[in-house]
Amino acid sequence: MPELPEVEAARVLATRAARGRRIARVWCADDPIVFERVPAQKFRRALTGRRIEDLHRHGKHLWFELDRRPWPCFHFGMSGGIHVIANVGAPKWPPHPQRSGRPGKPVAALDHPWPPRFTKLRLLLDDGNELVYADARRLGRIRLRDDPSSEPPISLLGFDALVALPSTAAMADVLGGRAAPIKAVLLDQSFSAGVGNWIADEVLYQARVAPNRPARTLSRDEVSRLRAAIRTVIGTAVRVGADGDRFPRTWLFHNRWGKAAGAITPRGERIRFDTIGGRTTAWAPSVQK
DNA sequence: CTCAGTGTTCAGTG
DNA sequence: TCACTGAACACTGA
Repeated sequence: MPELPEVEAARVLATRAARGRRIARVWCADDPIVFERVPAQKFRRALTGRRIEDLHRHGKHLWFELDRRPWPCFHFGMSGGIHVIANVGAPKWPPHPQRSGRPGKPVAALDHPWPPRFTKLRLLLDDGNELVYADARRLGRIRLRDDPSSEPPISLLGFDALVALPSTAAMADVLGGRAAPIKAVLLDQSFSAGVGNWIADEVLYQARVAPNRPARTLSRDEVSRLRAAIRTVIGTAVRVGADGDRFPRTWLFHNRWGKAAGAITPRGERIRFDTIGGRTTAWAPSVQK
């Protein structure tokens, strides 16, 4: 479930479980898509025996800082995620699959119940706990990088929407050069890293800006509202993920799914659904201009 | 059975 | 060259 808030939750979870621990053993699926044709053996060699010093995130990208390079970098795609499995004691791992089978075939016969399918990477830590990465749709990627933040794809990202919001002036400057709909620009990770489809809609709803407006037509005041809405929406969503808070009842969020004809916001505004920037976009024309 | 989906990349177009 | 659009990727669930 990966927009910035989910990736941040995964970072916190994995940090608690793994920081300072050593990787005792590594299991890799033989999946040339998720690993971008890098052989499983290379991943195993890079990670086995390493100490996990820290975990970092920029936008929707997450990576491990190890005591030796290269470091593993994760992007969750649409369906990827990291899970922590409590110590089950001397796990018997399945053999590494051979290239002959269908690469996307679910991994069977793991000796713990979750996640039983679509596991791509398992890291057994020196305390017996295990970190698991699984991804059903295989749109996620796991890469090795010597210096992740200075190499693509992470080096190509724009500001991190949680920790590095630019000033209104700087944001207005960039938006002034973009003819695309503001919704498409928000989804562009080289502009705002971490903003995904529902967050972009929520931001535009709260900023009262129509998603199809060419970015360069936004007034200074609208850019200012947009900036504030990014901070509010991302900040709140991260807290919801961390503390189990609820999303505010007034958010568009609650009614964007279901997509039934006649959908309305919690404030009673009619919701319209359009395709903008190639994605389904929910918005309320009566309040977004 | 069909289709949309919390994402990204790349080919094609203007 | 820049910028944008749409298809493709692979699977789940409504």
